[in-house]
Amino acid sequence: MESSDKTKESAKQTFTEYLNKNKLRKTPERFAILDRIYSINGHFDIESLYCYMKENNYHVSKATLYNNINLLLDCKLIIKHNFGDNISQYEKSYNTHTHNHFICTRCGAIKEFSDINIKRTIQSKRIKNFTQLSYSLYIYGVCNKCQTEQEAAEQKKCVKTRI
Amino acid sequence: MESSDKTKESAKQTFTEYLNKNKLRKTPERFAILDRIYSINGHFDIESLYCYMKENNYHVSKATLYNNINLLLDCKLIIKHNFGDNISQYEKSYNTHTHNHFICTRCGAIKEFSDINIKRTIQSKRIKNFTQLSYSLYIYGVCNKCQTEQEAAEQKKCVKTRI
DNA sequence: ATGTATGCAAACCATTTGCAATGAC
DNA sequence: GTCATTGCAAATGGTTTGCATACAT
Repeated sequence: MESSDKTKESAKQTFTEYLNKNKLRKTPERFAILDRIYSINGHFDIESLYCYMKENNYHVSKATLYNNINLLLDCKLIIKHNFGDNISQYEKSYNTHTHNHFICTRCGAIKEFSDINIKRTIQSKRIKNFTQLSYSLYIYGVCNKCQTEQEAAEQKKCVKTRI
Repeated sequence: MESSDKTKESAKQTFTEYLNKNKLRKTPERFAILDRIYSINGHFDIESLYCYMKENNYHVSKATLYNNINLLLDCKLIIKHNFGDNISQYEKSYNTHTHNHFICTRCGAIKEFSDINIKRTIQSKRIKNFTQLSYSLYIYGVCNKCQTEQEAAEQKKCVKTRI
C-alpha cells in the first residue's frame, strides 16, 4: 500500500469516528469528498474541488461541499487559509499542525515550507490562559521572478530618462 | 506632543510622499481617513471604520474607504488580516512589520503579542530566491474562558449520565 | 480647464439559507 | 418510518464597478 493510501485510510477512520461520536450519518458523499480532498496536494478552493469531483464523475452540490468542509475543519482533517482574495483555500492536514508559507506580494505565488527551528520556537511560547493547538505562519516578500522583472523595468526607466 | 500624535504626523507625511510620488490627489477625505485609522488601536473592518467616521461627523462613502484602504495597504501604512470569517480586518502598521496573534478557535477572540525570539527565528530564515519583507503569525488554540466553559459543560454531562 | 476622486446605486460573487426530495439509520 | 442530508435555487452581504457630479491641480 502506498503511503498516500495509508494516510487516506487513516483520515477515513478519523472521519468515521468523528461522525459516530457526533451521531452524524455516514453518507457516500462524505467519504467521496474526503477521498478527493486527500488526493489533492497543496491548496484548493471549493470551486476547484467541485470541478475536480465532477471530472471524476462524482456530482455533489456546492452546498454539500460547504457543509462537509465545515465538518472536516471541525475534526481537523483539513485546514483553511485566507490569503486575502476572499476565496477560502483549504488543504488536507493529517497530523500536520504547522503551516509555513512564503507569499510573494507582487504575483501572489505561495510556497510552503517546514522549519523545525521556527516550529520549536513558536510552540515553546507559553501564553497565559491559552492552550496552543496549531499555527499558521505567512512570510511576505518578493520572489526572485518578480524582483528580476522589477529590476529590468527600473533599468529600462533609467535608460529612458537618460535619453 | 503625544507619541501617538507623532506617529500620526509621520504617517501623514509618508502618505503625502506616496501620493506625490504616484501623482495622486491630496483630498481631505484621504487625510481624514488616515487620521481616523491612526486613532484606532487594534483591528477594524470597513463597516466599523465607516461608523466611526460618521460618529465623528465625517461622512465618506464605502467606495471611497475601499479605494483608500488599498492605497494605504500599498504604501504599507496599514496591514490586512483575514481571520476566516470573510470580513477583512485592517490595522495601522507604522514601522511594524511583524504581527503575532493568538486566536481562540471557539469564540474567535484575537490577542496580539510581541516576541523577540520568534521574530529573530523567523527573520533569520533564508529562502532561496525570496526577499522577506514582513510576516504574520497566527497561533490557534483555546482561551481560558472557553476551556472553563467546556469543562463545566462536560462535568454537567457526566453528572447527567451518572444519574 | 482638465481629469482624478467622490458618492450613490447597481453588480458581483463566494458563501449561506430555505425547502422539497432522498436515503441512512 | 423518522429525520438528517442532499440538491437546487434564492438570499445574503462584503466588496467592486459604473457613472454623474464635485473638486484638486
